[in-house]
Amino acid sequence: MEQYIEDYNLTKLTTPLLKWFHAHARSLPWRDEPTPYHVWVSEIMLQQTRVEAVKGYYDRFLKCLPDVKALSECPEDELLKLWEGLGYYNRVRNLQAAARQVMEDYNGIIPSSPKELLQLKGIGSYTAGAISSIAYQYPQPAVDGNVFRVITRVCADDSDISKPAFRKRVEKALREVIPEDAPGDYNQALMDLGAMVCVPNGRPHCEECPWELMCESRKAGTQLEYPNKPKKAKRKIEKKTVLIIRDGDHVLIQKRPKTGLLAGLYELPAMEGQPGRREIIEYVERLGFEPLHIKKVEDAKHIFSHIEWHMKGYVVSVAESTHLPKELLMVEFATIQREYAIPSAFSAYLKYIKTF
DNA sequence: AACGCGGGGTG
DNA sequence: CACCCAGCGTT
Repeated sequence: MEQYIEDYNLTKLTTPLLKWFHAHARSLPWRDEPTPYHVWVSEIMLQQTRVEAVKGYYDRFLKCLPDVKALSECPEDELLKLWEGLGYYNRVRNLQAAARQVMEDYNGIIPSSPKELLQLKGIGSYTAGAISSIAYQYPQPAVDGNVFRVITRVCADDSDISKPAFRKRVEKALREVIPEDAPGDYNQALMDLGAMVCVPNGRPHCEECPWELMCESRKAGTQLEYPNKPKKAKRKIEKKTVLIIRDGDHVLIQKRPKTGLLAGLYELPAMEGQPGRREIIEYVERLGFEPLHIKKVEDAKHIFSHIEWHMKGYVVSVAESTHLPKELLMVEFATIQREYAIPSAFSAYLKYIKTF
């Protein structure tokens, strides 16, 4: 049995893979017209994000920001609104920072070599490989989670895929066999095979796989043991109390800090822990409001990858205030919906803005 | 090398 | 519930 990628002859995989790809390639919006800008935007959206989730954002983003110049000039709040709900919001700030870099250093033309692409914010080894190979036919591997899964299974390589050294070994092995005349197809074929046949979550569909008879883990019946990835730490639980502070049809929102979780998005104000009504009222008064009425609403939970928010919720009706602190905004629901990016974590409570 | 960073689909 | 997803930047 093969054990390491270096012991496996990857050359024999290429022809069956490309033949399979030409018959079964997914039809995806960003494959219609794979310009460097289109590939770039799609690859950033696809980082740690499912294809199905990206489909709802890609066309709208390009329609609003059709080229590098438009992206480089877009106000941050509009940028975040276009990304609202997609997660990992630093991706879109880095994308814009990189667009400005491209305008300044490359006269608006996205560079083609992995080395230059790697200098741009938000572009790491995977994305550099994807852009250079798919948009520019540069013979560079693009190793993502799909490729790790497909390759470790076919070779029965039980190396820890979370180690950067293993990524480098996979890239080196693939660089030696990637077809010069179809590097983009080769990389996309590996990803499609991982997405459609050699799937995560559950058993792979080996009977449909072009590599069925060459796959070491298939021969051993050990497909589910790959890829070898250490388990993640348990999530931390944070208790908080979310306040829907409303006056008529306006509600209080505030901008989150520039760094950290959900940086730069807007949120409903919240208190640490689970204060009683007395403390909540005092808190609202300290914000500069006159509370008229307080009503408890349902609990909510939101799960991030590393944190869980366990939330209590209160609707606090307040008197119309003439002046409020600078960092606080009293906004109509329709305006929030149109202009302010609010993370999904608050979705359980946003409905009280509209219907109450 | 370890950790922070979203949100949702799936078994 | 746990796991994972077209990863990257920071420390």
